[in-house]
Amino acid sequence: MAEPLRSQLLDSLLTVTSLLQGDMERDLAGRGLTPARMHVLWLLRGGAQRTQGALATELGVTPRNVTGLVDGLEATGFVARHPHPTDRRATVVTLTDLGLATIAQTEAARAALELALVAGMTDEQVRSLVRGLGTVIGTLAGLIEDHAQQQGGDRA
Amino acid sequence: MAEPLRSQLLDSLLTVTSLLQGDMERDLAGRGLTPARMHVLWLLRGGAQRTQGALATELGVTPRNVTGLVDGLEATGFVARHPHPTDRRATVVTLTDLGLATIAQTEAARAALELALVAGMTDEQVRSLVRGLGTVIGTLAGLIEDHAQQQGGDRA
DNA sequence: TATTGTTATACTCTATAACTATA
DNA sequence: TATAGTTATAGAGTATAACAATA
Repeated sequence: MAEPLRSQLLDSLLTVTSLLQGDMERDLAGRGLTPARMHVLWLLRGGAQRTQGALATELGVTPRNVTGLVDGLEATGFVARHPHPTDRRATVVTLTDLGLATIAQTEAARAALELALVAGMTDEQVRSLVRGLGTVIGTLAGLIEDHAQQQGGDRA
Repeated sequence: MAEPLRSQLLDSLLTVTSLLQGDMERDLAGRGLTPARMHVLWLLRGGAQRTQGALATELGVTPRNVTGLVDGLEATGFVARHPHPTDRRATVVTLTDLGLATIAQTEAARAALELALVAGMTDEQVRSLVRGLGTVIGTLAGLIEDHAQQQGGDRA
């Protein structure tokens, strides 16, 4: 494998990562949201209800952290807290109308981005690109798995 | 363009983004570094010298922020502050031996990742993937440019 | 008068630990 | 005794504003 070609692949992947992320974060900032808070909204889309504990598990974050995220989203009007119907310890979180509308806009923006991305490519080019990315994803997942096993072995 | 194929492209890109970023951040955490601090080290690699003001410009961050990043890196031994030879207002930042060694490890890890990524692909497959990513990068850059112009128009 | 880097202040995301109310 | 969510505390990244030293 020629050296320049090899390093070009990772460079391209990192560039896409940076551009995609920057674009999405700019979009969020325009709506008064942060990535972490949008993640909460995303889990509640379609009128889903979650306890804060469930949100903590799905976000992979501590319950204390969810308190802060929901505090912020409640203060800015995106979500509402409700008492749990049977468990008086638990708090149920749902989207407000503003939250529902915001998620709808985000999904529309994502659909528009999907359209724009493939606009200059043929079906076959897109298929080839998706195939190639699938290979990359498999390789990355394997590497991460290996790292996790090594760390598990270190601890054992 | 078939709908599933279209959404599969963005899904794949987002998956790669998430995996790449997670892998690199885990790598940094293992060395007692954060992404923002590694970015500083990266700008100083190869023995480069920068004033804090130059770092602020290159990082796209406020000077106050650089004070905090350099404070942290200095306390953990990765960089050192020196007086500027001619401008007594300015502070020059350089890597310590630990900083140099850390960057060397990071570059080695990146080279290993490049090798692993292409291990299962032929040259032609890699070339095709890089071509496809190039198209995506062009499209994303165009979109971001458009957004920036719209915002400029909004302000004007 | 302009620039360099600092202190002061504030907001967000994250974590651990201790605690209250409830199960 | 265990669980849900809170307060208390802490560290990191980011920002603006005011300020001292220097150019």
